[in-house]
Amino acid sequence: MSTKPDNPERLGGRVSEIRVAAVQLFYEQGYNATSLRDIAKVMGLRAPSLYNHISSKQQLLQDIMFDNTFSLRGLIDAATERGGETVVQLKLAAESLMRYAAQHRFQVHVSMSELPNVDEPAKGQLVRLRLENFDRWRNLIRRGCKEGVFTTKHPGLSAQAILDLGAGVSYWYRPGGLYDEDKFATYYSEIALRIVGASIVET
Amino acid sequence: MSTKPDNPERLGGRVSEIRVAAVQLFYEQGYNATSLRDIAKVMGLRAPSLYNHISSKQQLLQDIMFDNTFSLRGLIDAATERGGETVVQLKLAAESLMRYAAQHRFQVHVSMSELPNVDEPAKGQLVRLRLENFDRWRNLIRRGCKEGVFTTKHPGLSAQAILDLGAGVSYWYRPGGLYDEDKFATYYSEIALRIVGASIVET
DNA sequence: CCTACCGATCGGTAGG
DNA sequence: CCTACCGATCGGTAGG
Repeated sequence: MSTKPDNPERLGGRVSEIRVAAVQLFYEQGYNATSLRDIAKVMGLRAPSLYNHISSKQQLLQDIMFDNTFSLRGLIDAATERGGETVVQLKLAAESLMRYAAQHRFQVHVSMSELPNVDEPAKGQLVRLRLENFDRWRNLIRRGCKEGVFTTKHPGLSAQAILDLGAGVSYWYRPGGLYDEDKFATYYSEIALRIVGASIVET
Repeated sequence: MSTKPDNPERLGGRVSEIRVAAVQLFYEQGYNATSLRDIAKVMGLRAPSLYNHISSKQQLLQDIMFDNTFSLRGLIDAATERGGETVVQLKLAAESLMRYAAQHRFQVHVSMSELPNVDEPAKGQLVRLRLENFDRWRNLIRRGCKEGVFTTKHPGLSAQAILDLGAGVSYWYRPGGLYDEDKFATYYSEIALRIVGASIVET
């Protein structure tokens, strides 16, 4: 078969639908306040029917969080692997982070706020993966500092600040709201460059 | 009597103890995942005994969130009411925000993440109060732009970014962690000045 | 401050 | 995919 249930890389249609419904409800109500009956109702089903597609509510949450964490890793990796000027790499990484946070705000928000509800050992793994992502951002900024194109004295705090902005976007962004995606993504990535003490570049 | 139960302005000792226990558990486990039995256990009591001091679990959450929202208002008001240069006002406001977010990270984090679990009409009131706080930050930045000391083209997005940083602090800060409070509060408030396009000042 | 208890709701299973 | 159901846990109350 070309698709495997519960495989994040290639989701069956039904599993994907459940995740879309779940992540929105988790975003709006929180994981614990969302019952499987709620999720089923959105899909026009009864709660027990969900178990034909998922193994548990907890696994559903974990799949969402791992997916999101690996996607965030992909963003920073994609921006650094293509080479070019370090300042351009950071600008592209920051802009793609902000756009991702806006487009996938449900997942990003849930990944931030529901970590306490993830069972071990998955919680520990997620914390480790998140730290690895943080390290990638910090290493990019450190590299710019060595090259003399960034002037910040605290690469770690700068990386943290940029990631804080991305998390913030997932909280307040609404499609059709006051700021459209192009506007704030451009401006927030400019802010990222200011944070590391780079001059603003045209890409 | 000089104290009234459930009055945020002057808490009885027992009520205060319950809130301290509750806010830490809400931070660690989430509101819905924290039972009144959990809170009571921390205090060496049984769950029904809590009702001698609080009216409901929901009211306990609302009290925590209103307290926090009014405290945040006090920070921005205190920084702007003392007058002086606008850039200094913003620096003081930002630094006090970052210190507050660190020192009261449980409350700040809970206030951000548990809003979906607040019943109406309190939820709507909190959203409105939060918007009013945001306006105070934006107005301060707009004033700096008019005076020509800030160069940002988007005062609203700049205000949002600074508040995002404060929220971020409440997520990752740990006492005794990699960055001590003086270090990151100083650096994060420098970042706030960079965000609005001000030069860094000595205070 | 306690014990005893209640109605509601939950995640999940049985069986088809 | 469904109905029927179960054990566990919850917030909160009664009564003292």
